[in-house]
Amino acid sequence: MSSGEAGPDFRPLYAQVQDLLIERLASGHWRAGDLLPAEPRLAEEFGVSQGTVRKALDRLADRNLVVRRQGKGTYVASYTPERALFHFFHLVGDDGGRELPASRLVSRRCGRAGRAEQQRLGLASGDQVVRIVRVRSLHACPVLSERIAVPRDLFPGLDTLPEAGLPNTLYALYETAYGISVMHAEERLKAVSADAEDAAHLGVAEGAPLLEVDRVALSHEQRAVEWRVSRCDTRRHHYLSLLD
Amino acid sequence: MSSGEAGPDFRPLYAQVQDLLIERLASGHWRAGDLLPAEPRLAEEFGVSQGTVRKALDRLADRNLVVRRQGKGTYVASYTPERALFHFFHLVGDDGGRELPASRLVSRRCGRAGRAEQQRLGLASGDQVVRIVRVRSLHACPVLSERIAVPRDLFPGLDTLPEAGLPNTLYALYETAYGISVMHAEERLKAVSADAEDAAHLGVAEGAPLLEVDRVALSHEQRAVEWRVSRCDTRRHHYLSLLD
DNA sequence: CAGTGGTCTAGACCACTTA
DNA sequence: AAGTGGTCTAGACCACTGA
Repeated sequence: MSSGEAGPDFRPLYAQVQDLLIERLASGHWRAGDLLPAEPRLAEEFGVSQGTVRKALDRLADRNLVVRRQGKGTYVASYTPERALFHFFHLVGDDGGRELPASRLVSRRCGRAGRAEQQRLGLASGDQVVRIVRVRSLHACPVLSERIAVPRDLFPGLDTLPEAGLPNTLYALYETAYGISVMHAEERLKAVSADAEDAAHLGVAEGAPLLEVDRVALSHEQRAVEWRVSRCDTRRHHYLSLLD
Repeated sequence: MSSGEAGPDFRPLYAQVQDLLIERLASGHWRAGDLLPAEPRLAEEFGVSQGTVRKALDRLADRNLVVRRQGKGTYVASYTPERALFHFFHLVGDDGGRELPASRLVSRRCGRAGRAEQQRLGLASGDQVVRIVRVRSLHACPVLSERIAVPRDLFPGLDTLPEAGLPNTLYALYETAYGISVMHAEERLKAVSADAEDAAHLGVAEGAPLLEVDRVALSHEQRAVEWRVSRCDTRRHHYLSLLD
């Protein structure tokens, strides 16, 4: 661990420690929910002071990669309903009510990735994907029509898993069954007209305006692990975006 | 400044310092762009160590309330085109191109706040608002139809300001002319059908799907200072939302 | 009780800016 | 050269947790 040089590629010690920790998180050396070594151990291992390790861990906590608990220790962040609801699900009732929607599976097949899937998921032509279509409801009212595509390589057996094994929050399954944690996502929103299938799924008229959310989910730092296009009936709900 | 008590309403010293600093920022004691006293001065004034002041300032910097410049000092954050573009303007070309749109003023009037305006801006019945309607273009193509309402009390003279004095980025005007800094915003997105006015402004068919962005802008911490509803043609653009 | 993270302090050295 | 924020260290004490 070096801190003295003033070269153009200088990184502070705490940033180097942070990088090493992220590497271990991404490589699966530690898995979701695991307890990390205590600060003094990490400090000793990396040959830096506890304060430097602390700063690195604090920054990881700010980015939701780890969770700190006083008196207990520092844990690898894991997928929680709370996080699902407030961080990854932005559709909110116009009355302000937040709720995770129930899911009904419509279809699940695998096939060769199309051009859009290759582009969004960073796949090569010929790579296989698993496609899932489902309809999600809030208060028993269908509001979301979702088309999901994931690389088959990353999720072996996902296409043959019994339907009962598909949870409402897929990201929890990705994490527990495949060790893949969704940490970030990029959403692109557009207004579109409902096609015949949307209309059937959501009980709206063909041509009705729908909010289309095109999301690419990313694992620790970069790898695209899921592409999801959701079409939302926003007559009684809205997408909430906070600019801080 | 007290740190010893372990009562239920205990706040760390750095948080108390942070609160005091925010108070001064919000009260106009320091204005946008001002240079804050150096860390040792603040430490002396508040009777805490420099490290504690540093932590408070670092957290304010994380929240974009101040800007730190090595060798120069700590400045009150001010509105910049960069911040406008990346923080407050989320409409992006489908090709990834980002650009601040040009504005064309359609109308500007003042009047008594309606129920929705009272609710969104926290006004009492009878309070006056200034209403602005404008159309905004990217690459000379109209894509945004905006209806803006602000409390007249907060912005005296805004309704009679010469039209040339209305800048493209209104928030810069709010800050420089009225000392009101927009720090946060809450946006609610829906898909709607273009009405006759939208169609005329944007050159789309009546009934075409538009993305409606309903934004309330907030000053230092809480006060609603502007309500803005934008209707966007998203055929060649999308609203970008990053979940980190 | 021992071990954990949370807070606060003090001091050293560095890099950057301005004069 | 002096002043600023940036980094790193060391040590003290606290609050919380679980055996």
